[in-house]
Amino acid sequence: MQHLEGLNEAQREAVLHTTGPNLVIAGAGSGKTRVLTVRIAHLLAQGVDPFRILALTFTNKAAREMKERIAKLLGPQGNTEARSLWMGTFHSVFARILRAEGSKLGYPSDFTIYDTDDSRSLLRTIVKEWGLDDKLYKANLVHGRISIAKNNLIGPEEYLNNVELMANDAASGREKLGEIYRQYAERCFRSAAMDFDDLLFNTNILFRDHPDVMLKYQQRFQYILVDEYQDTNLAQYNIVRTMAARHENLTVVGDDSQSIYAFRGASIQNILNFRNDYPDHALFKLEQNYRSTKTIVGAANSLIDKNRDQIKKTIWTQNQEGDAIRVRRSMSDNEEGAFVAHDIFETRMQHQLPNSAFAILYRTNAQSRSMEEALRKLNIPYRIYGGLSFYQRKEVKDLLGYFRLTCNPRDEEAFKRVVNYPARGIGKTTVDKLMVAAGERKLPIWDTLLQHLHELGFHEGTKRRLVDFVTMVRSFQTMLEGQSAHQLGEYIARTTGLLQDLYADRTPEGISRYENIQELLNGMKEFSEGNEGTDTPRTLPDFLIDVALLTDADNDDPNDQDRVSLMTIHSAKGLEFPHVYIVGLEEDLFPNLMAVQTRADLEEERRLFYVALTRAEQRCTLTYAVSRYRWGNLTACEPSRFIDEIDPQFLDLPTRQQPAWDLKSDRASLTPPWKSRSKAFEGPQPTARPAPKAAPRPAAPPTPQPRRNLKKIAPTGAPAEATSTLGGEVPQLEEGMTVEHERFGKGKVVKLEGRAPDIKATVFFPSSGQKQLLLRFAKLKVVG
DNA sequence: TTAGTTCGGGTTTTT
DNA sequence: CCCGAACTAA
Repeated sequence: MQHLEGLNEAQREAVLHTTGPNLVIAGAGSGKTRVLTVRIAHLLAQGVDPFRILALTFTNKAAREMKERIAKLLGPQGNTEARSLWMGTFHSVFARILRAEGSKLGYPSDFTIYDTDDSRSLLRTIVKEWGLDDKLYKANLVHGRISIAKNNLIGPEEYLNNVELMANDAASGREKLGEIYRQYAERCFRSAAMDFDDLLFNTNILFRDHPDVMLKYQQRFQYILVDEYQDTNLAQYNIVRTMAARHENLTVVGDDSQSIYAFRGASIQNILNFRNDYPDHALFKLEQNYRSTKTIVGAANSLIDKNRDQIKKTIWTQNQEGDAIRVRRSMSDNEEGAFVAHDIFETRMQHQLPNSAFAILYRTNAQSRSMEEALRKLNIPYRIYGGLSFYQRKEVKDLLGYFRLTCNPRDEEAFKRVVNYPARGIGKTTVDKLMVAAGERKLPIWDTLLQHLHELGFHEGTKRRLVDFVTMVRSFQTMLEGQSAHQLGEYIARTTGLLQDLYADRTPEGISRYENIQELLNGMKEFSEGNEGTDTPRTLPDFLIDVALLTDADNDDPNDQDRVSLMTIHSAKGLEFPHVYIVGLEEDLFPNLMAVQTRADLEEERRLFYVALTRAEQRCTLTYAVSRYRWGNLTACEPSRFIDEIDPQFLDLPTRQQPAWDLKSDRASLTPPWKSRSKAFEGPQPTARPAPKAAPRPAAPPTPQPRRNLKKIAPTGAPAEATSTLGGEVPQLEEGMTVEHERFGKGKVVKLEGRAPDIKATVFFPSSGQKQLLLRFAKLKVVG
């Protein structure tokens, strides 16, 4: 068995013990991924059908990489085998199952997946419709409550019947939360939409209410593997338990010290209780670290030792001692960025390292800005993971909105987003009326429109515009079959006028938005052709399934890898880098202010810091700033308590007399002499984000051109609708007349200009000063 | 209906 | 400070 070579004793045992329930406690850097991949390859080599193996990973990227590694281990025909594996995140795997089985729960197979924005927007709508206080029922908070409920398998009815929850809500003055939850669930269902949490929640419902379906998957998945088991929540735990009940060949891998997702309902108890759940389990402990230096491992051990809730284990390494962990102080967040950027620059030169050898990790996304600026100044290419992802950008979501509406016309969030973009005269009033009518009939807006348009008392013009919109979307629907995702996508972008609308905006931001849409379409082209082995290209619904659960990290361009990585510590989980900078080590930031209330919270923050430290292979640097900009103003900061919690023998602390970084002197000396300051901004700028390929743009700032509004330039007399009805009512005015305005009261006409129907009057009102009024709109009465 | 301006709130972490 | 929502004028 050649792929077993190079595994240590514990790893080899964990690979070879193929049957029964297995718990693998895998310390940071202990070769966990290796064990998982070799284990799966080993199963396949033994002749297990890849269709009968289910592997649940934490990110799509992890799944993809594991598949590649497995394929390599297997040799020539490995590719096909690896591709047939069921491997992905909980969300993507069960979304797939719900596509196939959702009809049993009343969902079409093309159901939409609502992202967090969609969920919040729907909640805001409900709160507003019910006339509730939106300060009390903040979308964020309400969504959080609903999310926790779903992750704990509490549906709306259970919520309303739960005395404790209801009392809790009442105590905080939010007694309507349960009702909102119920309404939210109804509205999602009516829109044929599931939110992220529904993907897990509804899978549980599916298995609970349809034993035949449950049995099918129980029998199908002979081997189940779960990575990052310490970060599963109850909904996930229950699915795993159910699915594994038949064969009980369940292997879970995790590390309690790296549990960092309690805030989204993950329970460390799942891994701690595995022993009770499966009394005849086998236990494997991977304690040898292959990743980091003795210094880093020692420092991390000394830190995590401060936590009370943990499984005792001894992580050790045979690697060399390595450099001490540097702690560096800066005067401000910008200076901190400058230090890190210059330090990367120097280290890179000294050791001839690629940019990809460096990572900057922070607690919150907002911290990326000062780092970005500093890196840009030194022309160091970087890549930000997380934050506002490509798919969350407005223009991208707009186009995706059309795609969603085409595939699932009941999707109300998509409808509201695109019905009047680009502007087509269907405004808020019309949409509000539609929503009320739909609510009364308990129908999706789309169905209301199809069945009851003529009963709703709209003007002819409005009706016509609505019919035009519906006709357009329906024409897209007829093209769903037979057209590839890319073909239809491009057609939609053009036909709706979205592409032209963006193209017309020649401001730098406008150009970038246009490029993003092009990038999205390019991505779709690749996607459409990606259906290897068959002639049929993949379609728009296929694309939407993928897109909803993609994250930034899944977007790596393999030809563009040599960049410094910037990300939150949460997104760094599972990754490793030779040189790691952990920035912003300040009280209230890390540990975060929101997470110092209870011991459990603080311990999670400490585990987070543990995760950060153990990402480093060679050298780790900790930085903090004495002051930092927080929404606009400078605030003073104290060094994080976490620095003191590391055994000082592993640290290289700043000397008190001399600040580690003197901005004025060092900045000049460290700027590479062969690059004059003025040229530093030229050449291809590093792309901040992956997707939009920042095509090298001319260095000169593009002259902002005045935005042209074509309607206003249109020849006179063209738009007849408004003028013909209002034209007769425009009073005949002359300069010097006294007029009355419904808001401003009486005033005197100073000046008249333009010709009908666009006469503009300048009127002086004693109460509110001089105003310019278009007679077409302003209702003026002649007084004298 | 819509464009432009003011106002208020947001930064914890993510599928 | 920067964004979207709400408000206001046209």
